[in-house]
Amino acid sequence: MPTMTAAQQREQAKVAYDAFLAGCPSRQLLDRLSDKWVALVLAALAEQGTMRYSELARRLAGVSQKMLTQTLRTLERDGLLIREVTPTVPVTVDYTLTPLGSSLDGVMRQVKAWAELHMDDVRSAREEYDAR
Amino acid sequence: MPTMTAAQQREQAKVAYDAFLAGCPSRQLLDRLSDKWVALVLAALAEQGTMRYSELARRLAGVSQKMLTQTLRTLERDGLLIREVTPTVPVTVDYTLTPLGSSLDGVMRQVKAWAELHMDDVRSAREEYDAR
DNA sequence: CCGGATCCCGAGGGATACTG
DNA sequence: CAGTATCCCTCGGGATCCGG
Repeated sequence: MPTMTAAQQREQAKVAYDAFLAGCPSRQLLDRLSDKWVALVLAALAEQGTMRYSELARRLAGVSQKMLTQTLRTLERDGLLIREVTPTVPVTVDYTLTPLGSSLDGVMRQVKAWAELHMDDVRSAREEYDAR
Repeated sequence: MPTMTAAQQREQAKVAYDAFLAGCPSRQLLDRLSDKWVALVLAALAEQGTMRYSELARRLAGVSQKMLTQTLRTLERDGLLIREVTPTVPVTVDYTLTPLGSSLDGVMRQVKAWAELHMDDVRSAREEYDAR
């Protein structure tokens, strides 16, 4: 005998992933998206369409090789971008967003835009707080 | 003699903050927003209106006291929430979003929602990647 | 008991050198 | 050019203790 009504089961399916729960995969995914470099990599690729490794390194001022490579690998694994190696000499590696990556960029770009837009508000809030 | 035309100066002012630049304050702000717990604190407070410290601790499964306190302090300093202490016994501490905090929640909530919505896509991308 | 400060270890991540 | 490998050290963050 079922312990849930059909309506309850539907509701259950709808909230199958809940980032508030520690064990939920979406919590881990949210953590990954909260990485320092993810928003910037996505924004850069969305801007340019396709970029080479060295172009990305130049655009993301201050990123280390290790972090850039690590971020790109993770994003590739998660299906957010495509990594394409062309065996020229020297070798060429191009990165391009997938549709899934573009959709994520749509939301991450807003976070980046928010930071740039409201920087002055935050700045004055800090001054007020520190002066207390 | 000026090194920029008036048009160039106007353009400069328009993009006063650019998160791609390492030294730019908005880069640091973006880094702060990319913190593990920020999105969840904002989402919880937006949901409930006002929450006590212990309520937040319960809602954000898995957060340590230290990280929760640290996150709340930073968000308060940045003008995103209000911390109100009521000298009952034992003491009560309430947290509420400011309008600025609510506006940030609007975008961060979408990131959280994206993670929950596309979890299955990411999951299957990972399986495919790992099988290669 | 609630909210927060302190201690301390291990992973995260930068700098450098090396390779296909 | 686009990485990998190594060293090394900071600091994120969990465990623990403290004030009221």
